[in-house]
Amino acid sequence: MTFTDLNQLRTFVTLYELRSVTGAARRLHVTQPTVSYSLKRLRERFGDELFRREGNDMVPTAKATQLFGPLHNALAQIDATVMGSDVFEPTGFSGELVLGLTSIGEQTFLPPIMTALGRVGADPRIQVERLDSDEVEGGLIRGTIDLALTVSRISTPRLWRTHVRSVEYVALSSGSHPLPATGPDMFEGRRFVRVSARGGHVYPVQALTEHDLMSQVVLTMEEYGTVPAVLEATDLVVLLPRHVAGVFCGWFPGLRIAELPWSGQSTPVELYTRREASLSQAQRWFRSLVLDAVAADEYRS
Amino acid sequence: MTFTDLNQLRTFVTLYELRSVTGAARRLHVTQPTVSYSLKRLRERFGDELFRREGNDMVPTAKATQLFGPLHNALAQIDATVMGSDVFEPTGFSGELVLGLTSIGEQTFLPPIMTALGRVGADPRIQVERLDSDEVEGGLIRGTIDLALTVSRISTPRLWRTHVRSVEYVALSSGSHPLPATGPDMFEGRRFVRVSARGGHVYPVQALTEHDLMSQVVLTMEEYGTVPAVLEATDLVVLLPRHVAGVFCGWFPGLRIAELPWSGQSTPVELYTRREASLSQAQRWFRSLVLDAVAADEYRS
DNA sequence: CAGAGCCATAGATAGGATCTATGAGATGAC
DNA sequence: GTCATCTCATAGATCCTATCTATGGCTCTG
Repeated sequence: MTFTDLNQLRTFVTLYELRSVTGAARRLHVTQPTVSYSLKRLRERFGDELFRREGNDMVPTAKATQLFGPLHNALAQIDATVMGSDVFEPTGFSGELVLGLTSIGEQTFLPPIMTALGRVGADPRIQVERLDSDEVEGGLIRGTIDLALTVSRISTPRLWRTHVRSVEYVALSSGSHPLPATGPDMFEGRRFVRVSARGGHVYPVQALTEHDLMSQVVLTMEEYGTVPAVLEATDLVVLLPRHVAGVFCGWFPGLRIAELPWSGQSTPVELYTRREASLSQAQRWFRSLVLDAVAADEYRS
Repeated sequence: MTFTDLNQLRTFVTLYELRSVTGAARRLHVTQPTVSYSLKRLRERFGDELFRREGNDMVPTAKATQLFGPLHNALAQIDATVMGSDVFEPTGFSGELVLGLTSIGEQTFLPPIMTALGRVGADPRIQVERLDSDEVEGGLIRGTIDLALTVSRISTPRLWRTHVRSVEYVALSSGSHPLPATGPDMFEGRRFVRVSARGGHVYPVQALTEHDLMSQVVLTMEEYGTVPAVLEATDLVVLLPRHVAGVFCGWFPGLRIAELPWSGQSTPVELYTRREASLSQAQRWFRSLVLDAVAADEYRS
């Protein structure tokens, strides 16, 4: 019985700590089936079930409990030894990092990212590049962008990608012109703002089209940035991501969110960097910090 | 910097201990280029040369020295934890194991193997199957043979193979009819025993043919088994593997070994088992024990 | 009961570990 | 100085396993 893959041992330790395959997958930045497969291999190698499902809880067996301590310690020692040989110190870091965001990503993700940077005492020069989805891959590969957050799905083996969160859509309008209760006729007689799909949010345009509301569009804009101010002063309605609506309501307390009458469509937000082998210590650290900042529960309403 | 392959860490530790790529390859039962490649990957990951070649010595750098202690300890802890969960206990083992040997392999390898078994207090029922080279692969795959030692080269990915030792050839004759000093005419007027090449030892027949000595062959035998007794009683000469000659001289002190006048040709002895994934604990242990027993220095004269 | 969350499995794929083959450099004997 | 042997490095081919996407079954909650 020899082990060759350290990741399987890391999976075991993480599973033990979180009691959840899905949770372990999230922490390890892999998919759930990857953890499920690793668990299967671990079960074979140890000849023991290791974790027994009780409802949605993966309860460790006695054997798993026996194995956890020494394996956790050995892994910690390896990581400390290997990392210690080349550890990155964020405090006081003042290099430049380029973050690629859409306009709306700037408004919603940049504040928590900058807050997190302040918390660790790092002082990097963050350059934000405005993203159009066709430029993300090239920028990351060339190195002009260090990290990108986008709803556009880029399928390429050249990049490293992880899921950050999902985006649902809602309607937003002024409280002076509230929408009626959610239902099939809630938009009757209302006029719309339509925002370009260039930022990756395809669903609102698609919904307006599918539900014959395009004829009610009276304003077309490129970005969501000035939309809240327009809504507050008019009776217009816009369809947009829920977390963006939340931010706008913070800025303009007179705005009102309404649920859409159609079955929800969600869009994933994904974080991209170059592949692991090409990343500097600073980039890896930055990626970790951004992930923690934008996946925080405070963004789930 | 994350490590995923434990074998690379094992390679590092072994390299540090042995100061030799070839030595590490032998101990780890892989080929030398494998270790060379692993060292290259380790150099990249640590950003350090780790081992500097000084002649035929791989001298560790300060960084390698710094890394060795903790990594060695962590590896030992993992192995102890993982092995401890499923350790094979040879003492008292009484199951059956099938060992495939040629006739000459029985005479030269079986004694040290049985000695090693006795040393560890194991009492397996060893069944020795006489090998003809064309039957080795089938027997191993089918499971009728657990382990085979042979000079026949089997190139198949279905089997696991490791090099045990190399065989050189010498001449053997009675001390009552000693051969003259090694030289081109040492066999003038001498008669030969020719032994079949079925056991895999092709070189002696080939040498007799190439040097026009076949006309001097007066005795042809299938196996080497009774050759020493014949030599003691006659003036015949035989060409055979050096280690076999050593064993025969132990049995018949009146025999004399002579070097051959031609540049030496060596033949590898290889050990075969099924692939790792198909081996039982007992088979794996047996393989390790056999390797230790037959590769021991006492066989290098 | 329906929807969401959770885990397991099938099939495809890519990358890295490992091998064989080869060559360059170092060492030691003659 | 030459040659044989030993040692390490690299190229190219291959295979195996970790990882992914897709799918489905089970559990929990409102």
